[in-house]
Amino acid sequence: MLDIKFIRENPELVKQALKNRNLKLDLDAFIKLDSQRREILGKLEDLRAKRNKANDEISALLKEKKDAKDKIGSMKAVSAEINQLENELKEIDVQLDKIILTIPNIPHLSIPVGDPTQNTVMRSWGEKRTFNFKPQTHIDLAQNLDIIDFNRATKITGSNFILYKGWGAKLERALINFMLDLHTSKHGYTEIFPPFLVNRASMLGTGQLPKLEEDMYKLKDDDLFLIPTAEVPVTNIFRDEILDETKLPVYYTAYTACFRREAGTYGKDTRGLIRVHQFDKVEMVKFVKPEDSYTELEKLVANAEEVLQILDIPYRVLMLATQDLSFSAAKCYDLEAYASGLDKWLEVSSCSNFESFQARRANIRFRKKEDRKVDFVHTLNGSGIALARTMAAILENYQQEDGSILIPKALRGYLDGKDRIS
RNA sequence: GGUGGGGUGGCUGAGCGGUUGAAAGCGGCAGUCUUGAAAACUGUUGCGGGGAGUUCUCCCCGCCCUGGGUUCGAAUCCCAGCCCCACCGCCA
Repeated sequence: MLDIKFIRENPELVKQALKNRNLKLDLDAFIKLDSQRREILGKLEDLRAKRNKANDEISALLKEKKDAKDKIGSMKAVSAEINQLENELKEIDVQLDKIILTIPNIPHLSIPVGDPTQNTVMRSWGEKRTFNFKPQTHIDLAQNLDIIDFNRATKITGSNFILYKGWGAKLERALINFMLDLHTSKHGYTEIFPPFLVNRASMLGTGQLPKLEEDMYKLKDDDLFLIPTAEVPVTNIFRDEILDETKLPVYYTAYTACFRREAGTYGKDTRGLIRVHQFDKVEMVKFVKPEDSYTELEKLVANAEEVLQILDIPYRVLMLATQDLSFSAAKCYDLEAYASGLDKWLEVSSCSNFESFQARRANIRFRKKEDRKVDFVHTLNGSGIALARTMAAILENYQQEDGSILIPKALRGYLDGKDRIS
């Protein structure tokens, strides 16, 4: 969330940010409520100071065994008034909290303003492969090779779930291991294996709640949620903690399954691996000092790009425009892998800087070495990378005329040296 | 799931209705000593909000798991919830 003081002092800036995100929110009502709160709080604090002083006096009288009845009697009215003001304050606080949790982060000035058509291609890497036959989609390829069973996944669970089989399952596992190994051994990340279920506080901390509750799988009996991304459990590792500056930056990487209801997207990408309710992903999460977060973002994107480069999959990097930016992000790059069969760019990674937005919600701070003061860290995360769509890109880009799939060189070591699925 | 015990500052831990924001110890920071370090000694050391002032202090309010309640007054008493520990039961 944003700093309420910042909102108070820069209302026009916040309004402009909301407008750039194409969001309607009555900020003036919020600001008015906030000033009401401050007025009540002022009165309340004066009364409490009065009460505290009287308490000391009563205490002193009783100690000297003198009569304090009058004093005690006169404080009853003050206490009643305090009580009433406290109730008023509580009510306003509830309303303020409700609103501030729905105010998104302020987009960074460097990003384009507008709808997704304003997303900017920053760079492209690799050449689209040319075929002397008509390339198939990953759906046909996988079914013919019997490495993904879409129909039985639907039988077991429902539509848009995946059942990998045989070399399909092994290839998935190889990809996970390859990515984790790359990030831990070469990029300096520490591997984490977190819970796949998280509580409400964690979901609030990273900003999935309250806005996106309908997109989340939820366990009603326990008030737990299936994670939509490892970002949630991993960022919340340090919720309500104060880190030592010397420990920063912290780099974590984690494999998890990700669960998304994708409510309201029916009819879009309904076949294959493109939009599924459960997919695997290797995620990178960083906790950094505020002044470093934008250079850390560039490094994060580079780490994700390297996965695609080693797999030799053509991709492009997009800087998202204000209306395409997720709720908590200040700046975000998407990586899109090219899939030859579908002839489409597939989003396989999102790398974002949240600045202090998540840290403030999750109360993640650090103590500065110089003056021993505490401040919020900046958090970042990026997919490194998402598996299902990467699988689709591999199948489509590495397909051969006979329908077999060449295995990318970097993965062969994870697959008994096998070079082809046929 | 059952029974019992417990949640206090960075940590250990005392307090169990009235100068207690909280003893003591450890840790951290600064100083003395030392060529330097260690040891010893001395001092200092929570977070959030608001105000006066303006780079240095001062004042006020809140915070002893969370949320209610009792009371002139709650870390301390009562209720609910969450979490932790021990034992029993169940179990991959």
